[in-house]
Amino acid sequence: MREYIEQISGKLPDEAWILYQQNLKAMRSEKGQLILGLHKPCKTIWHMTKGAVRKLEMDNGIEKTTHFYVAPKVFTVLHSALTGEPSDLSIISEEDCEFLTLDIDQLKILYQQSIYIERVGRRMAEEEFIEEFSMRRMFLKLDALQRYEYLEKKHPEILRRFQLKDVATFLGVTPETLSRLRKLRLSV
Amino acid sequence: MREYIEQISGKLPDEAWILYQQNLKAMRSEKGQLILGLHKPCKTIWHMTKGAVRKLEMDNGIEKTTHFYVAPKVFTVLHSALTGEPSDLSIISEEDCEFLTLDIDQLKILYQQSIYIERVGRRMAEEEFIEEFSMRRMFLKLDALQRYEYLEKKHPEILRRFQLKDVATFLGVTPETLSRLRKLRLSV
DNA sequence: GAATCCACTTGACAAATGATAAGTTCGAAG
DNA sequence: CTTCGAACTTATCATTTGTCAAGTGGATTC
Repeated sequence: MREYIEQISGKLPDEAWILYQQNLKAMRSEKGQLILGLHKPCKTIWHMTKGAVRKLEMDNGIEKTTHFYVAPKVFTVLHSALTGEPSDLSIISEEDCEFLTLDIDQLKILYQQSIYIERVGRRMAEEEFIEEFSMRRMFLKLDALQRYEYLEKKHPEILRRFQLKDVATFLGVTPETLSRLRKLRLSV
Repeated sequence: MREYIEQISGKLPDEAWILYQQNLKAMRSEKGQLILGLHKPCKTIWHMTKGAVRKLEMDNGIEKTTHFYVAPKVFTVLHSALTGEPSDLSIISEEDCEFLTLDIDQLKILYQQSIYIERVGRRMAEEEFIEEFSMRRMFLKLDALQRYEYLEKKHPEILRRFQLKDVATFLGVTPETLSRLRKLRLSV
């Protein structure tokens, strides 16, 4: 996990890493298990060392997938974690997973104790922002088929590890439409 | 500008603000002027104190608006600023504007000198991430009419200060479609 | 191994959006 | 004042995508 974080933030002094690591707790989840339930405030940063999870929202009774995460990956529900408000997103294990968890309030203390940890937070937020923007650009520039092909090319592991119905809502189309697009692509 | 930044980052010690402020340079632009040209590396953080700008990308010869910014606002092209690569986005003045500019390389030095400035960077990145995600969710949940109504409700100033053709591409539809949606909405 | 469930696919039709072309309005330039 | 150009609108038709309904296949359970 240190290696993964340093890849984003740059090299950390041992002291900073030790301080950070002291506050991590091990946790597991089984496939199908809810990591964060709807309407619960998100108080945790998950450092996923094994497995895969999916973030989703409900829209008139229909699940819409907003994110796929595959280990190693650090994630949270930021707008809930920062404000303490109930999360409008849920997180579910799509495989058996292993995590190191970090409490949000603890992280805020760590930010005050180490400029290096503050930097980790900045660099992660920057990278997440860039990724979010890149996904929004998909919707501005590409039609449904092109979005699927883009996903297939850039994140082929998502197609291997998650269900197509969830890939469909992630791409902003119905599962029926995705099915038709895939057929169309094969015949060309 | 200090007040605007502190609203995001929390209160700054005077020393941190003075350090930051010393590196800002005043700049103006006229309506229609290009602030950042396509394919130029983005080396600047703009602190817009007056005016309004638009960020856009080209897609097969068609302009697609990705962001509207209205003063007071701090913005850059982050993926270019971080890597030094040419920007695939341009920025244009939609009104006469006034800025305080900050050089990216200088900012990186400031990050090392003050945990408070590092914190400003983190908090801004976090807020931008949340805003980006909120915009992507529009595309996952709402059809074109609902996206327009959402924009009208949440950011009415955008409809007042920018052109409808640019609002259209920002919403992911053609100007003709936006025109039809607006008519439809009036008749209801 | 039979029954069941759920993901995935397919088909037919409806609705939303795009593409093209033409008309209108308004402000800027001469 | 007149002309011009660009933004915006409107109309028509083509294409894409959604909706609803039914069918297929594979995995799980009893």
